[in-house]
Amino acid sequence: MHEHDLLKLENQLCHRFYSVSNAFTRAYRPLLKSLDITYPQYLVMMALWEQDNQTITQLVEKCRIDAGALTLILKKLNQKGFIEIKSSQQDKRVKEVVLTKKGLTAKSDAVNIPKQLLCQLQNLDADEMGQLKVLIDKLYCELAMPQGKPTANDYK
Amino acid sequence: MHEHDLLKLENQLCHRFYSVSNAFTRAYRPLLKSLDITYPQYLVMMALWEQDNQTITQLVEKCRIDAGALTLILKKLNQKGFIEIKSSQQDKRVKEVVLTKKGLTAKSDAVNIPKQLLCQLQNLDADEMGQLKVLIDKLYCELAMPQGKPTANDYK
DNA sequence: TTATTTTATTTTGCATGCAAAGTAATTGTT
DNA sequence: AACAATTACTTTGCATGCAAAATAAAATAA
Repeated sequence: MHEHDLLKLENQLCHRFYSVSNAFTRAYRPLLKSLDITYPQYLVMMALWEQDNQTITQLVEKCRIDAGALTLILKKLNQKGFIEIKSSQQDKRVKEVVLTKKGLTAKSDAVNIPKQLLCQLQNLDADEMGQLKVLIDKLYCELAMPQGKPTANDYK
Repeated sequence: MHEHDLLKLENQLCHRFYSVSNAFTRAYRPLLKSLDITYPQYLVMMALWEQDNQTITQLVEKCRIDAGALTLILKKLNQKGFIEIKSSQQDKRVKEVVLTKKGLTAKSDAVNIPKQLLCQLQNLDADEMGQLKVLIDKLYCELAMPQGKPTANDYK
């Protein structure tokens, strides 16, 4: 690849991720409307449905959401009645995030969301989807952790 | 895949894109520091280096940046002296974005940026990089355009 | 134990991303 | 020509994303 081409927009892997990531957020919006949550809020809910009662640090690692942003997101989810946030007794610095009954119930509505989105993606078969995941995970590893030391929370 | 697994975070393609896209933005920040621009601003500069004198509509399509956001981004790039924004004579609604001398000169500094980032990505070989691009473009097509009608500006 | 360092979370300031409303200019229609 | 519909941008209000500073509490060191 010529030096000149290195700066072309269509050769940038980063721009592809930028485009698709934003497109995903837009695509999810109508699907999340009935639950009245945003996409990042949905990420947190998924993390909690998978494992209830997590600390903020755990959610930061799992959701890969900035800690500062997460504070606000959790405040919103709390206001909407999906979660409770209580301070740990053992360690007063730590806060534990727990699903409310409403938050737990919402899961049964949410199971349809991934299905609906998959319907929009007939273009890629399961095999290609799998390849994509593997390649992206490889990419993330190096991009997010220059030392290459994976965390317990990284996808296997 | 069981219904229960559909909601697991590690099975979400969207979350991978979310993670990597944000990781890219963070990875670019130090590389863009000397130019004193942000990642979205860098996207606009790349579009202009590739083809100078574009309208805002053209930049929206090429950069895939929201028009509202782009207004602000262009204002910043203008303040920093990289671009000029002038109204078209033929059509007074249209604005033309043009590189200044400083903006044009910046390109020669910028050519090192993609190289530096690629150095961080030794994990993926050129072949895998290529596969990734193809798969992501396929994905974007369906995600952003449900009707599947590609625009002139979509990557071939 | 007191001082130092580390950890968990929040706050702050700035820069988008996005939908929707608002403007102004142009085109299409009758 | 006069009105309606479209187009190109900007503005607005809300929700992050991010780095860096600030807080508070726990773990360590001296």
